[in-house]
Amino acid sequence: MDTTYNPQSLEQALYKAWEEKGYFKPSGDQSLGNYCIMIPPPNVTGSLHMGHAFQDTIMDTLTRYQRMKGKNTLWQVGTDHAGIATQMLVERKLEAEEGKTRHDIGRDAFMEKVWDWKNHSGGTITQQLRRLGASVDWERERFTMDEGLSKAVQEVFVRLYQDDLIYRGKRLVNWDPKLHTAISDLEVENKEKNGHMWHFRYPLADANLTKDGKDYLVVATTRPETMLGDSAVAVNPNDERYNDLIGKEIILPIVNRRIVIVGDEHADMEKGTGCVKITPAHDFNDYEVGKRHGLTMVNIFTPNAEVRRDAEVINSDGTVNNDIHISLPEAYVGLERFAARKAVVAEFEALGLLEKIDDHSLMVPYGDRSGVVIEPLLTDQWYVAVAPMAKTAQEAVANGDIKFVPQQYENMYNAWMNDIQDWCISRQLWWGHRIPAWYDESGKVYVGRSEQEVREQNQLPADVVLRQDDDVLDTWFSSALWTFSTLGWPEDTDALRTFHPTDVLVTGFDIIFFWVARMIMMTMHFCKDENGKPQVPFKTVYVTGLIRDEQGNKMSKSKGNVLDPLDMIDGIDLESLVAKRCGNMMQPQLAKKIEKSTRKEFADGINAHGTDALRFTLAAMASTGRDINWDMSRLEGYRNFCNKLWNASRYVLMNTEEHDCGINGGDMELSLADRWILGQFNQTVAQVTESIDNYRFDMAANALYEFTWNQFCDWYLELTKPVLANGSEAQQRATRHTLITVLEALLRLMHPVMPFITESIWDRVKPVAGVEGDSIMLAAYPQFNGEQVNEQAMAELEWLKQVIVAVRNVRGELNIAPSKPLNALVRSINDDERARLNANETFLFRLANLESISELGEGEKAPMSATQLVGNMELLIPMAGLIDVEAEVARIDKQIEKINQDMQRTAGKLNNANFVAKAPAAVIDKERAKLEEMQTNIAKLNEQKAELQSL
RNA sequence: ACAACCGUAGCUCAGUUGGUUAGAGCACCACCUUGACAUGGUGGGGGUCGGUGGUUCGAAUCCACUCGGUUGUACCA
Repeated sequence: MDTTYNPQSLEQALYKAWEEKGYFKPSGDQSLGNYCIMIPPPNVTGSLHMGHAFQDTIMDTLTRYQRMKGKNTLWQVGTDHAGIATQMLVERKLEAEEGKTRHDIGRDAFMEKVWDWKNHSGGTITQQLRRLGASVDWERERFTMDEGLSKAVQEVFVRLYQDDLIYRGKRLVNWDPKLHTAISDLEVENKEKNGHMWHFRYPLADANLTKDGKDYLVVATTRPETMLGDSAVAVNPNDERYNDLIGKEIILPIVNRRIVIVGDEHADMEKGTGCVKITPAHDFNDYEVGKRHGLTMVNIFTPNAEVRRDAEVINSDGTVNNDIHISLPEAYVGLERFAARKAVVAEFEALGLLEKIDDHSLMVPYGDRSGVVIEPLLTDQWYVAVAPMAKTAQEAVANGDIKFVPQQYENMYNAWMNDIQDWCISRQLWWGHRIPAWYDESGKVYVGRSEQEVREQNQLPADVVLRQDDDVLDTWFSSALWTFSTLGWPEDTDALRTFHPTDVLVTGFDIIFFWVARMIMMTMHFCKDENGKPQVPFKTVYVTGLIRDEQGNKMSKSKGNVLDPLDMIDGIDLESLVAKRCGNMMQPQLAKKIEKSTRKEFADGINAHGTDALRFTLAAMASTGRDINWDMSRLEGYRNFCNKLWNASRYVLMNTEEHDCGINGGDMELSLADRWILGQFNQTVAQVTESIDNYRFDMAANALYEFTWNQFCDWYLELTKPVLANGSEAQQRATRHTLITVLEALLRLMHPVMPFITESIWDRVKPVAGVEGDSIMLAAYPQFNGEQVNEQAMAELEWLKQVIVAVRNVRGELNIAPSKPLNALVRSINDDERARLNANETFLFRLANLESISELGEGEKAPMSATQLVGNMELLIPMAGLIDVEAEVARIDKQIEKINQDMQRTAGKLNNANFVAKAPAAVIDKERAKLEEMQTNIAKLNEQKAELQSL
């Protein structure tokens, strides 16, 4: 083995071998149960970011853990088609390379381009997943647009339509005027902007006056241009100022249309003038008001968000109204929103109807991909009526069939489910699942699995022309079917019966609504067990936090603070990192700043740390329910940890390979250290197992780290040295046996978190330990063995450690070279302690570098010494000739001071009558014993001080 | 505005049902190239647990209030 751990030289070859040998596939042995995790499908043409690395590490750890525990284990892999993101990217590429839009080349040619792109860059993220060590079953890899999943999508759509759970209608949606599609709330980013509040006078019709004698009402708006589409003005029915005007009319300026004054609670008497203009076609609140009052909706914008020539008039039930004709003033036709705004304000001013303009800060919705302001627009869309499905889905969480970890996310889930809105599933894109609906020439819609089926079921002769809906389905629609569609639904497959419901979903809280909740609803609607009970998609939802940068900022390309997990695995030099962060930016003007901060933060680039170190870091930081501020120094530390494990293994192998380790018998005499480390190891097994079972990967990682470094390496390996150097044959054999078997089991214990280094070392270790097996991946996970936990041995060795530390402490504080052997004296020692000292002299001599330990008789005067207490025992290091009396007195004073402080606290407790009366006896006894010990210790130290000063 | 979460060492974070002297990693100081490892070893310094009040014999832990941060939802005529 190399003297330093070099992850690059081993990881990729190991992964390749695992994959080739089919170790990631389910074993097929169901005797110990099945276990399945579905990967949240990443964008097929995307690349891996820290969030993926984090979640994938957790999923792989769980998968490897369960596989080693003997379950028939499947980690199902796949990707989604990321409709908008992918289509936009290909459109940009087309524009850059050929100067054409998708409309220039047409739907079929464009789709070909998208598939080309998918085939070209579709392998990136799956290759990156391999670099992380993900033990997914590649043979079952799925893609939301593959044949089977497309079939599932179509089947679900048709069945939901037949169940009256899908309908088509004209509704107000978040419209992206640049991308020309509806987008979900998730894709809308609300930003705080400084704007204005315009106050307009709306003249009352028919010579009506307000109570205070005005012939107009004043409405305020942040979007003046929408007044072209106003349908009403609302006042609160309880508002004495205006309620007599309810039912009266207003002459809408500029367009000179009569609109009605309605009474509605939406109008807040306290706010503004109390009068609100109502534009149901361009505002979500107004839309609701409009529905309540049966107002017509006046859509004034084209899909580009430019003013139409003729407004589209729609009844409050969503049907088109052909009776009313509203044309918009010529001057406004074709103006985009913000130009129209200026013009409207100018005209109000000219008309003398502009009351005032106030500065006003407001939240403005932006499309997160297009960057343009979202326009609420009335468009024909397909919807899923989710309410009936939501009930079942909520029950599943309420009755514990589905558990959230951490539990608090159940609140978030319930909050959303309680106020659930119908789901707009159509998108005006080309890349995605085309909606299986056809229209005849009259516009009548038919839904079916194919045009042929539609014709057959509706007895439509061949001469009836049918046209398929142009729109595609929201990507989340196919994602919602992920757990069962990937397993072969709608066929009744073995995979479905074996792995569904799946065990755990690992995902981020940000998509609980958009994905998790919808998955639960869809799955429970379509998947039932034998007795008809709806199946949940997964039993547990493990919700991860976000990975942020060191300052706690979200990682984003525009901030230039994105860390690529592969750069942390392989390392990257500064220039490449700068180029990567500043290249291909949406906002090139930010590049300078990003370059500067990158050069400052990563002056030497990023070192290579290897996959295992990255995974261990992610696991160690995965405490539940909170975001993670990424800490590069933690990564460094855990890379060092890998190196530590590597070198400890070298030591073990050096002392066991080619030696008799007692694997095939032979006398063995276990040392105290051997018995102690076996106990320590088993306690660690218990901790790690419990932690993983409770999704506390941070605690599991800590337990592994603590055991490996602070116990196994720092103490146990050192304690084996005197045995291996001077022990009897039986003692050496026992120690070698312990060394190799503990290391072997430790590797298995660590493997789910750090797959590569453990496999690599295990390969060398297993023959020495007499273990069979092709791969550590397939070896059994260690189990807690209580018989190996010897409490007495453990207590004795802990005491021994204290003695050793005491001597080292004297050396450190009195500046005595570690290389200088010392003689130790002890006194006030009991029989147990005496026996322990005698039995473990070799350990003490070696680890504390002592030449001798002798006992000072009762009343015997000690030579000039440094003193340290170990429990009741006084440890004296004679310092003739070397000692600096003053320094040693100061040391003793420091110890006395320390004890004194604690003693006062304890004495205070015991002097408190309430404490003595009410606290449990055990606690009181403990405090008493403590006080007593501290008192005698202080006495001893004082005595020693006096002795020292008298010499 | 409401809700959830968070506030513990210089930094990043543990601390499960209240009970010895509140822990880890990194950083820091001193010493040590000892034959597994300088990506190391040994020893050490460093926190009145955001604040106030309460419950309790006892509070980082439970309760109330309060300040600060993050996220979500709502509002924003």
